[in-house]
Amino acid sequence: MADDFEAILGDPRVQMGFLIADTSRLLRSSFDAAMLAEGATRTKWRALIYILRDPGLSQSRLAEYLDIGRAAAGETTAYLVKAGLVVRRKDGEDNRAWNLFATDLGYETAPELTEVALKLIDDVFAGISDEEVDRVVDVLGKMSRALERAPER
Amino acid sequence: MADDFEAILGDPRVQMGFLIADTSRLLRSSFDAAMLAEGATRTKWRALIYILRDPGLSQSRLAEYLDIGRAAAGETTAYLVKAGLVVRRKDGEDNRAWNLFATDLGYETAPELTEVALKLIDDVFAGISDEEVDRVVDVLGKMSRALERAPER
DNA sequence: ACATGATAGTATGGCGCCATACAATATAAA
DNA sequence: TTTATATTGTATGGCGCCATACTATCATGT
Repeated sequence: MADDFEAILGDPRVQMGFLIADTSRLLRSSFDAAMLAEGATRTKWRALIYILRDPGLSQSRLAEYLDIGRAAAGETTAYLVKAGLVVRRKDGEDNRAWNLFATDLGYETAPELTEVALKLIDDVFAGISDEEVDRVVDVLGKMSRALERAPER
Repeated sequence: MADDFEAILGDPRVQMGFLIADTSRLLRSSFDAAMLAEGATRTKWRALIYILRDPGLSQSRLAEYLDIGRAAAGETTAYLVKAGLVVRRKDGEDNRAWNLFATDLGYETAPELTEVALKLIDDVFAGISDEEVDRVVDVLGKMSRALERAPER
């Protein structure tokens, strides 16, 4: 008989759920604002880094790394291509797939974006110890695994 | 000279940032999937609860509670109205504003949605102690405040 | 009394993600 | 070899949020 709505909103787990959503939104918009000058966003930076680290990877693999669907990875890739940071080349062995490579501009831009990202990270994580980071990663990891495990019901 | 991309991706703070985003997405989609049967979503449930707790509140106030902009709050309200869970009445003292009230259907539906939510929460937070929740809330709170404080640069 | 500025809400367009459905190709099984 | 199944990527439409620009109304200061 859940009619005490105050109690529900006051439940620390409920608050934590909302706080995760809020923090995620703030984090994304701050990153995007910081990277606006270079015309990028956090996701595009992240994708670019994966492509630099793992040249020639497919969009599906990129989707896995980014933890998003193939359609979304395709959109992100399309942006990077349009911005001249990445090129798609046909995979020689699998005619369905693209191989993704950074262009020279991509190689130049990535460190700049990373610098912006690291500055923001320093700001946001000021006053948060490494140990706290580890603990949060631990807890969020448990949650993510639980969420991925039980997608149904 | 940040050209060691492996190191960047391996930075625990960077990983934590991505993990927050991933967990947030998973959390939202799991909530929405669980509430699909009743045609609702997490945000709509959350909004409804605030309206039940604070009958007659304005959309701006709702936006504050939900930590979103007025436009988004207007969209959420419009959905709740269309679903017959909430009604808008003109504020007698301020002709610009609406007062939001739950309908009978809203009062009936909220506990059902809440039950679904609490079941999911029990699932997701199994194996996570109250103390861990407190610590994470603490850290995410610090991050959120830092992000809200320094919106620029 | 009136201009000036704040505030409530709406409209529009964008972003990043989702789910679903689809075409093309690859792989396994018969 | 043919057929069935799985996988890569694209297309489409939806969702929840954002920023910006706008109208209507309220509140304040002179």
